[in-house]
Amino acid sequence: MERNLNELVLETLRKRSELKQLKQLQGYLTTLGHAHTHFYAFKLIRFCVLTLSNLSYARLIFDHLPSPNTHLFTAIITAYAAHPATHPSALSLFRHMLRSQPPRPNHFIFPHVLKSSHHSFSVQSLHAQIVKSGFHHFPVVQTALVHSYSKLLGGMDNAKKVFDEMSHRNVVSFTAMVSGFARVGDVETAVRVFNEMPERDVPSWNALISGCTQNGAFTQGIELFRKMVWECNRPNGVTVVCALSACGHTGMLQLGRWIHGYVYKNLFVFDSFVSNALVDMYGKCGSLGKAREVFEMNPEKGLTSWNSMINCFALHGQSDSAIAIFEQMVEGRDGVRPDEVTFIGLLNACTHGGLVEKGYSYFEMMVREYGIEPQIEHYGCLIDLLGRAGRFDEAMDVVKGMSMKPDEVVWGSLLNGCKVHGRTDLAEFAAKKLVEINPHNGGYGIMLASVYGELGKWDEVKNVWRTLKQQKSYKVPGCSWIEVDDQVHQFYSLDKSNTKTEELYGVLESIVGFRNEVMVELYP
DNA sequence: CTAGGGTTAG
Repeated sequence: MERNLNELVLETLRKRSELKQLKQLQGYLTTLGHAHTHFYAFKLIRFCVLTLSNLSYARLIFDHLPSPNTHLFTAIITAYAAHPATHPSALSLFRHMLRSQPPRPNHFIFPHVLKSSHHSFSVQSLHAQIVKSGFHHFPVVQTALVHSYSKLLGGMDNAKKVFDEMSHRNVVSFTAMVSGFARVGDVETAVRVFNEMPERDVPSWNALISGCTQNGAFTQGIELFRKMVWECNRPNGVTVVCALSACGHTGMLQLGRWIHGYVYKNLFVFDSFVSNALVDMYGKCGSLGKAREVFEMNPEKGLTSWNSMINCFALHGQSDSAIAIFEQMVEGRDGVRPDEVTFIGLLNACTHGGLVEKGYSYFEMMVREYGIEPQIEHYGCLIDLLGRAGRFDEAMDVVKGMSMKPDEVVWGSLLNGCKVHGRTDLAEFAAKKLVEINPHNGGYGIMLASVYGELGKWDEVKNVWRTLKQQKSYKVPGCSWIEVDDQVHQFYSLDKSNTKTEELYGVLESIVGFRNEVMVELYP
């Protein structure tokens, strides 16, 4: 009888996949007096979570059990820990478990509960609980602790403490340390830990490479990617996404293309992350057509897919295409709801296309229709838009109406507009603000001095230059780069040290018919 | 039933 019932339950759960059948089975078990049998309850709960994705019904079954065991607690807590939205439930159920002992937690449960903890007090109290229950010698638990601490702000000291006390450090705990150091921007230490690792696998490489790209060390990220391939580690989707991001930021189209080929040949799942990263890479490297091609091929266009495509068009000043993509995005069969990034791209596109009214109306739409609180980035775009169009009264109204302190981009955009339209009075105001916000940026001082020059305020010009010299403030030189034959050539404004500079000036001269060094900065 | 890695933004 028992054996037959087991088979019946397993068979039903394997074949059916609806709540109705589950409830029938539940009723049948109740009539047999097995409603509270742990084995069946566990099977039903797992089925609810895994097949039906119905967490609340799983919890309902659980709540009716008079004395759930550790397994059953773990099943529900694992399910809660799988999604950030239900992390609080995982923690509160765990606290309930501690109060209602028995059952006692086992070591399997701690990684899940730790994963659900995002505050230092809960991680620390869990740590205490782990030590108290004697599970602090399990490598899995130690690793989870290292990871949890490393994700907390200022948690690296604790992470390191746990890590150093581990008797058997494995790849996973090393990787958690690498990503922890990378997260706080300490790429150097991340690299050191990585080099000390006794063995490395794909996720370890990914932790380091993503650490580089997230801290703006794109060239270093690329070098590591090359080394990884060289050492016969096969990059996966995650690696490729990071590497493509680095390609986009450095304009390495050749490598980007190579990666595209690698993806095509080696990665079975063409996931949306990879597709979006390809779109972004092609867009940033100037291959707009290729970007679009990849975008269209993506069968599951998500928010980021649309955003990336819009940004590509905005970057290239193709405002009409950017707007068309946006309209497709919101109107499509299963319309995607735009977010704040979408509108940054859209506003940018309008700015580069000179579409003032349209840009303004998109800003309004963002606030009114989508209830998105404008960020400083949006204000930056809007001021840029209005400034370029010479609509300074409105621009100043926007600045005054901002809920936050205007930043360098806001004043910089305004100053830019002023220069174009000869509004020297307002330019002085904006330049002063810039110097005030960031006195160490020599570029702002130079701009202020030039505005004073235009106004004929020669004493002020002298003052600004004196301050600049005293502070030893320097302007960061304008820089651009171009890739030729898989090699990136970098040019700084008025810098002659690049070996190709002479050649370049020659070509330039033959095109424009005269030698103009400023052109080097504009059209390398 | 366990632990590490991901794209877009002025």
